[in-house]
Parts: sequence; structure tokens; C-alpha cells
Amino acid sequence: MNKFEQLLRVNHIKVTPQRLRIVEELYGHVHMSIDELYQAIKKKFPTISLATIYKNINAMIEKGFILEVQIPNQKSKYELVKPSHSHVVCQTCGKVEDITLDLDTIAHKAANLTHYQIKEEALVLSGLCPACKAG
Amino acid sequence: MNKFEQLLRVNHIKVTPQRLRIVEELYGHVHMSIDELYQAIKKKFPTISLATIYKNINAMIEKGFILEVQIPNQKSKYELVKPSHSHVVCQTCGKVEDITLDLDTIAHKAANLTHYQIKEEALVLSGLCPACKAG
DNA sequence: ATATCATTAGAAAACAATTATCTTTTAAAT
DNA sequence: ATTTAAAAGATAATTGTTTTCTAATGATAT
Repeated sequence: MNKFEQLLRVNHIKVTPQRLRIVEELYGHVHMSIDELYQAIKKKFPTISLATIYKNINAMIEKGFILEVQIPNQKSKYELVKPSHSHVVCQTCGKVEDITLDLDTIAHKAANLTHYQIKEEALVLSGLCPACKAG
Repeated sequence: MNKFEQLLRVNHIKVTPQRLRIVEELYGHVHMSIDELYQAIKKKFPTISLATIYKNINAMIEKGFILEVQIPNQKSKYELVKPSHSHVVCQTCGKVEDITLDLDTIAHKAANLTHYQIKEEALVLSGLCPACKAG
């Protein structure tokens, strides 16, 4: 049993070829929109329905092993859950990268100021990637 | 000329009653979704069209004096631009609050790590507000 | 391996959100 | 006051997402 199959089983979600392809794609591409997933999977799996992508992405989000990443001026992307991290986005080419930043201090400060109990942090930094910065 | 009219003029966007009401509402409520805006404005301005809200919000975003705030599990909210700040959201009641946090250190760290030129920071912290935390 | 049962996939329709189009109205500059 | 470009409002068109229904399939117990 490979790790993708395992990922589904561990999360108590039935293993289907379509679901395996979704997690394989996300593993390979890190961040993908619904439509990118659909296009990618259709290549090797022409019969898949867009509704299947939606239903499965939503199911996986509920199970808690994939995550939606909201990005300014782009459709949301989805990624496999991994240790907490932030995202850097190029405003020109749209590229999205993971970055590990320690937000604990900031989160604590926010908790003290607002008296909220903070559970999630979503930080998206937008700017120019090295390539687009160069010209 | 009041400050809302001034805000529109400064941004070279024609002053209309509908636009004045939009910025007045946003000034009063700080964060509003398209539909909240629509419902609020319809009360005193029953003839306004939803399309007018959309067109104007988009125009104002382009002019750069209102901003979209993307929030997990909620429709986007819009706010008047003011000094850079972050947002805290209650996962139970949905309330959104502004919070001033210094992200400069983090942004610089990100720039060093990724070699991106960082231009915008969007931090959304989710959790439980004092009331919902209490039960 | 086979039968059973609940879940899923796929296709289409329904629904929701957003944008575009067109005509009438209006702001603002002459 | 007149003119003109832009905006409002109504509707249609488009896009994105969810639901519904039936056939197919994965998991479990034989």
C-alpha cells in the first residue's frame, strides 16, 4: 500500500482511483486550483467529472488533510496539509511558494490584544518573484 | 464637501449618491460583504441594483481606496483602505476585527528567504472571540 | 472468490455568484 | 442651459459550485 492510499485510509475516506489521482497531483504540484486539478487529471483520466473534483476536495478538507489557500486575484488553490507555513505569491506571474515563518509571537500578541483564542493563521505575502522583478 | 465626497473626488471617480452610500456604509460597518452592502443600501435606496454594487466595488478597488479581505469559510468582505493591519475572525460567530500588528520583521525575513520583493501582506487569524470562547 | 451494502462516480440539472450588455439617466464641464 | 461621457438599473449571459439521480465500485463479511 503506497503512501497516498495510506493517506486516504488513515483519514477514513474510501480509496478510489479518482481520489488517488487527486492526492498524487497535489503531491506533485503542491498548489493547484480546482480547474488545474481537473485539467491535469482529465489527461490520464478523461472520464472524470468536475463535480467529482469538487466533491472530493470538499470531503478531504472536511477530513482535514487538504487545505484551501486563498490568494488575492487568483482562484483558491489546494494543498496537502503539512506543518504550518505561509505563502508567497508573485503578483505578475501568479506563482505560489511555501515559506516557513514563525508566527507564534505575532499570534500571541494578537491573542493578548483581542482576547481571541487563536487557532489558525493564514499569511499570504504578495510581491514580485526574482524572475518578474528582473524584468 | 464632506469627507466621503472628497474621498471619491480625490480618487478621480465620479460622485454619485450610490457611491456615497457605499463608502458611508463601509465607514460605518468597517467590513461588509457584497450582499451585506446590498441589503443595507437597499433599505434607504430601494432602487439600487446589485450590479451597481459590484461595478462600484470593483471600480473602487481599482482606484485603490477600498480593499478586499478574504476570509476562510466566509464571503469576502470589503473595507476602506487605512494603515496596514491584520484581521482576526471568529470561527463560531463570524465576527471580523481589525488588529494592528507589525509584520515588517516577518516580511523582511520572507524577502530574504525567497528573494521576492514583498509588496503586500495579508494576515488572517482565526479562532474564537471572547464571547464564543465563553460558551 | 462471491454476495451484500453503503459509498462514490459521472452526467445533468439546479443553484449561486459575478460580469456584460443595453437603454435611460445623471454628473459635471462648458 | 447644453453637451458629453460615465453611471445606474434591468436583464441576460457567463462562470463557478452544489445537488440530484442512477449506475458502478470499494469494502466487508461470508
